[in-house]
Amino acid sequence: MREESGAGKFGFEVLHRDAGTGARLGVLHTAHGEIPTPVFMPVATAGSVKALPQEWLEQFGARILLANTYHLYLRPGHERIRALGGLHRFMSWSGSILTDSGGFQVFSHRDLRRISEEGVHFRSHLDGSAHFLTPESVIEIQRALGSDIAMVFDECTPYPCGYADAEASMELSMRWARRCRERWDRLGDGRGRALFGIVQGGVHPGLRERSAAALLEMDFDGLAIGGLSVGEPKQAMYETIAATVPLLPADRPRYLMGVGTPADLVRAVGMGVDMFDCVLPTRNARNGCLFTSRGRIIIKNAVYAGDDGPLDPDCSCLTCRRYSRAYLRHLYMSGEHLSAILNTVHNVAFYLDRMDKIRQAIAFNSYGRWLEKLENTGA
RNA sequence: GGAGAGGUGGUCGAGCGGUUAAUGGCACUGGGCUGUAAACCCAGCGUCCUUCGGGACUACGAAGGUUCGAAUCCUUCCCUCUCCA
Repeated sequence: MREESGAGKFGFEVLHRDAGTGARLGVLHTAHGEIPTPVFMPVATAGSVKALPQEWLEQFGARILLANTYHLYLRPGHERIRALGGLHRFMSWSGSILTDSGGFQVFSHRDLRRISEEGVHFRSHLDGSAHFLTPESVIEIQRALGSDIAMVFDECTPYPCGYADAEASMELSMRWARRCRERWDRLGDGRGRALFGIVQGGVHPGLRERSAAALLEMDFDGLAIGGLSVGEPKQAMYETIAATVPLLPADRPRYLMGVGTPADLVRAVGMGVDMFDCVLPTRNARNGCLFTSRGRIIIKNAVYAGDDGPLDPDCSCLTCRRYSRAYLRHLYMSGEHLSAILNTVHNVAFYLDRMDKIRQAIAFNSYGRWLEKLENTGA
C-alpha cells in the first residue's frame, strides 16, 4: 500500500503554445502529482487497466488513469472503497485519477435505464437490481472514491439525434451540471480536487455554443467535450471539436471524452485539446488489433503466422523488444492470457509514447508537421 | 469365433425417402471495435462460373440395387469400436 500524498491544490497552466497550430503544452497539478499535457489517460473502468498491473503503467509513464463512477458504485461499492482509504489506496495507484460520472453508461445501457428530470433509474447490468443515480449522488460517489478530477453527471446525446432532442438533452445536462456544481460546493473543500463540466449539443454548433456558455457561468475547473464518437461521421466529429474548442476558456484544461484513434488525437491536439481517454488501445489489444507507427496491425491475420519480425520496429516497449509477430499471433489464436497482456502493453505504451512525442513537437514549435503528415497519409 | 454399435463436409456431431450443399458447436478466413455489460461482436467457410437474381458440377466408407427421387431403404464388400469366448 502506498501513502496518500493528500496535499496540493488542483491547477492548470499553459506553458507554451505551438507557433503554427492550436496545440498547446501545459501541466495539470493534482493532489497526486503533475501531469504534462496533452495527455492520454488509459481507461481503468473498474479500477484496473485491463491486463496491466499498476507497476507497468508507472513504468510506461502513465500519470493519470480514468475510472468509472457507475461501475465502482455497483461493485465493490463506493462506501467500501471509502472505508478502504479511497480508490488510490484501494488500487494502489499513486498517480492521479479522473472518474467519469456514469453519463456514458446512461448512453450505452439504453435498455436498462429510464431518465427523468431528477436523475436516472438504472437496472444493474450485473444482477438486475434497481438503482437511482442523481447529479448529487454521482458527486457524492466520486468524493467517496477520492478522485482527483470528477465529472458532472451528463446525458451523452446519441447520434443520430434531431435538433429538438439534442437541445432538450443538452439542456437537461446543463441543469444537472448546475446541480453537480451546487452539491460539490456544499461538500466544501475539495482538497485539491477538480470538477469538470461537459459540453453537449450533438453536432449542432449553436447548441454547443449555448452549452459552453452555460458551463462557463458555473466556473468549472476544466471543460470536457462530450457526446462525440458515438456514431457520427468523422468529419462531423472534427467540425464539432473545431467549433467547440474556441468556446472554452483558454486557461482551463480541455478534455475530449472517449476519443480516439491515434490520428484523432493528433488532430484534436492541433485544435487545442489537452486531455483524452479512450478504450481503443486496451479493448482493441484484447481483440487482436494493434496500433503501430506504420498503422494498424491485425495480429490475428494469417499473414503473420510466419513473421519473425517485431510488431513495430520503431517501438521500444517490452512486447516489441522481445516477441515476434508470429508469436503474438500464436498467443492470440491460442487464447493465451499472455496475448491480452503483451498486446495491451504495446498499445498503451504506444499511445503514451505518441503523446510524449506530440508534446516534444509542440515544445519545438514543429507540431504543424504532424498535421501535414496526417494529411499526406490520409489517416 | 459369437453378439452388438457404428462409418456424414477441416473436426466433433445432427439428420434416418423429397423445401439437404446437408442444423449446431469447434477450428479456420476476413471485418469491426472511440467517456468498456467486450479476451467481444459480425460475416464467410465443397469446387467452378455469375449481368450478384442465380447457374453448373462433385459430395454423406466402397460397389451395386430399389425408387420419379437416397446421406436416409436393400445386397455385398472394406474398416472402426464395445462386450462375450
